[in-house]
Amino acid sequence: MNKWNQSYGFLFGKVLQQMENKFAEGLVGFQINARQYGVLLYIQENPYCSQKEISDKLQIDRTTMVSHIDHLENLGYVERTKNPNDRRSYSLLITEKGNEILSSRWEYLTDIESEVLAPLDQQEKQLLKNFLNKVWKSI
Amino acid sequence: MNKWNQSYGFLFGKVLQQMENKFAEGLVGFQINARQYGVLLYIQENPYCSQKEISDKLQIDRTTMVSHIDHLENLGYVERTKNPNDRRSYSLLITEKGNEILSSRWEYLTDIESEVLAPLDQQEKQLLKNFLNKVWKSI
DNA sequence: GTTATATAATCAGCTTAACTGATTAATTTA
DNA sequence: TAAATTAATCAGTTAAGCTGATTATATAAC
Repeated sequence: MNKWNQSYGFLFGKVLQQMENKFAEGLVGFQINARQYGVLLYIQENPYCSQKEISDKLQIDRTTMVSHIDHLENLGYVERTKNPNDRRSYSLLITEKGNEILSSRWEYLTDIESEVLAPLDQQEKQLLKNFLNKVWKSI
Repeated sequence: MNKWNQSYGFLFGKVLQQMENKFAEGLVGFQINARQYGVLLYIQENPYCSQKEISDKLQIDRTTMVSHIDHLENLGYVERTKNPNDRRSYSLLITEKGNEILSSRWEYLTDIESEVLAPLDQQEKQLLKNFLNKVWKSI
């Protein structure tokens, strides 16, 4: 047992890298990357949100968010309309096309996650998810 | 419970982001980043390794590795000598100065990891580490 | 109610890391 | 020995994060 295997950070990093690489393969053809999938998912679950809100919640830089939304809008996955209550911000909505992409790739995502986590049994996976959610809620 | 909290990938990503950001603060003044700390740790634990070996094991691009090692060498944390058995490759060794950085920052690293994982009790943290190691070994 | 401050989105410019493809030197295979 | 492979390197491209500035709008202070 060396220090590498003793650091949560390095272990998290390597497991995540596996998942991201595999997920990226499944997104080829949809012209978006894993981060943009995450943004799209956020918009689906939080309709009428602003770019600022996504930046804060997902901790993605505000200026990077501009290009993500530009890209998703150009592909027809997201609609920008001015928020009538605060015309500084946009009201973002997912389109029907965006919804289709999301559900089509959701199953793929859960498949590759199971693949990477294959060494864990069902109970261990459930525990892991609980742990991660506990930590995430505290952030 | 929404989809965000159902994806291991997104949860891993957010927890890792917290750890990396906090760890980065502690590395200011040592002129290296978290990845380079990882590389240095690998060299300490695998003396006489080559750049190729680190690239493969840590899954860091070979061309990026050149600049990481350049940087670590310039700072005097690592020594490059030609491997006498295969003069195409280098034999990398950590210096005394490199060893000092590693131990000085190791305690800091484990502290911030505990901070981020504070919502978990001791037993849960141990389980989490076991799970991660099981998965990492299978990669 | 006007002035000052704060905020959302955007743009330009910089930095870092990943990646591709090519080159050089050394090693291994045919 | 000739051909193929490999480790390290370099040049150039792409993507994401960051800083700082600008514009339009909203809120707070006086």
